[in-house]
Amino acid sequence: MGKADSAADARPYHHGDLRHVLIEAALALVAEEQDWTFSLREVARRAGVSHNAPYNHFGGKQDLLVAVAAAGFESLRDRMRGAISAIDAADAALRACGRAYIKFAMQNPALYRLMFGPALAKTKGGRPPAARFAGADAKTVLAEIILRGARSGVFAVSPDDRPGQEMAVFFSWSAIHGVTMLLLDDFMEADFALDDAIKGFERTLLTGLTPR
Amino acid sequence: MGKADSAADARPYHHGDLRHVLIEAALALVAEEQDWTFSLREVARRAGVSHNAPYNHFGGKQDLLVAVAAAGFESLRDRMRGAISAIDAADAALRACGRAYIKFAMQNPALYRLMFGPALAKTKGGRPPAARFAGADAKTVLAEIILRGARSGVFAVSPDDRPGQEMAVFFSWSAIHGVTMLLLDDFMEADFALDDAIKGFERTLLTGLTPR
DNA sequence: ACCTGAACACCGTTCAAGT
DNA sequence: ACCTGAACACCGTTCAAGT
Repeated sequence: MGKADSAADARPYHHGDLRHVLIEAALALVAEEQDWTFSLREVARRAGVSHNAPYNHFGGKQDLLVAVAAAGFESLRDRMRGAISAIDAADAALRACGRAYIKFAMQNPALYRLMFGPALAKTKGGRPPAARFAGADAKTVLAEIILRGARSGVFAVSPDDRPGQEMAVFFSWSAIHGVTMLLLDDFMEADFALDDAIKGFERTLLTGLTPR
Repeated sequence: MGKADSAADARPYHHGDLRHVLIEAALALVAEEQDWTFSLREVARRAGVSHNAPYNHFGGKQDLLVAVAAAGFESLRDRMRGAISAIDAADAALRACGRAYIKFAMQNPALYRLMFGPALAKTKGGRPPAARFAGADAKTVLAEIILRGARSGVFAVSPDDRPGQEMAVFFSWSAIHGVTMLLLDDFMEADFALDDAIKGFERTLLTGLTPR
């Protein structure tokens, strides 16, 4: 971290990693303005490059936003993983994971909206946008928890029942995403505390999974 | 429907109902282009007015999009109501309502994304956007079903337990919205049929509500 | 391979008029 | 009260150069 002018330090006029810098700048703008109506030129300005430089790394503004959403999903996935890393019991892990998920969304509302908004929509060309792959990656964390619960007998689904697990993953994510969205949008009475919501959600979430 | 030139037919040069026409034009554009990146000028063009006319009815493009989202919520509410109008049993009504909800979203994916996207975000000024009121209105349909089920003893919540009902409404909507979003975004295996998803969702949805 | 500057068509929004 | 046309600053994207 000194001021040694090693080979690695010398930025060769067009610095190595603009793509990454642009995504970071866009992430910051989403957080600051709480929407994604900023211009591509503004992103370039923040990154300290000409307004055409982004076109060397992205097809256009939409493409950059998809990359931002993908970065969001990766960050979300890391939070989920971090939340469960020290937890053994599958039901406790699912609860912790859900809590981390909701927390992430509440801390980055606009980013979360972008992630599930236009960034996931099918591209006109046909092939699915990158954000969807990153989203599927986040989904994998849930799948692992479900599988663990199936193996340990904590959840009412067999370790061999792949479709049943897929179902469980699907409905777990549905419940978490649904609660998150409604919390984000303030669609509840004022006396409806966040903590109650999470507790109730956990009950709903586990009801269909735990054996009676 | 004749060609009589009655007083009602004569459009007085600046026709009566531009606000409504603009919303319809924008709705059509959302459906056609499956996003809301079209320009406000394009909407005006479709409506056959100058590109400034919209400013007599909306604060700007964002404001128009909020009105479009509000119209979407009203339409959704009508579909939900239509689906349950001839059904007595509360659990059957909840199922039918959920099915109509999902169907609406699948038929208008971009509109649904817009409704839960930036249109609901808190306005910078502070007061909540119109779309949120329309959304709360749609929520009322669910509240009525829950109350009916509570009264008839079909759901495991007391007719006097207002917070409990609010909870039930919240989690019903969460489940429906979550499933809808993930279906919309193709976040499931290819062999995961829509019908199975709906059946499973109904089970999840009712599990927490029906007495054991 | 990556970046720049000039250029083009288009957009959101404002304002002074029109009816 | 509602609509129009001109005007302004700004944007997305393209293209011919630069290094």
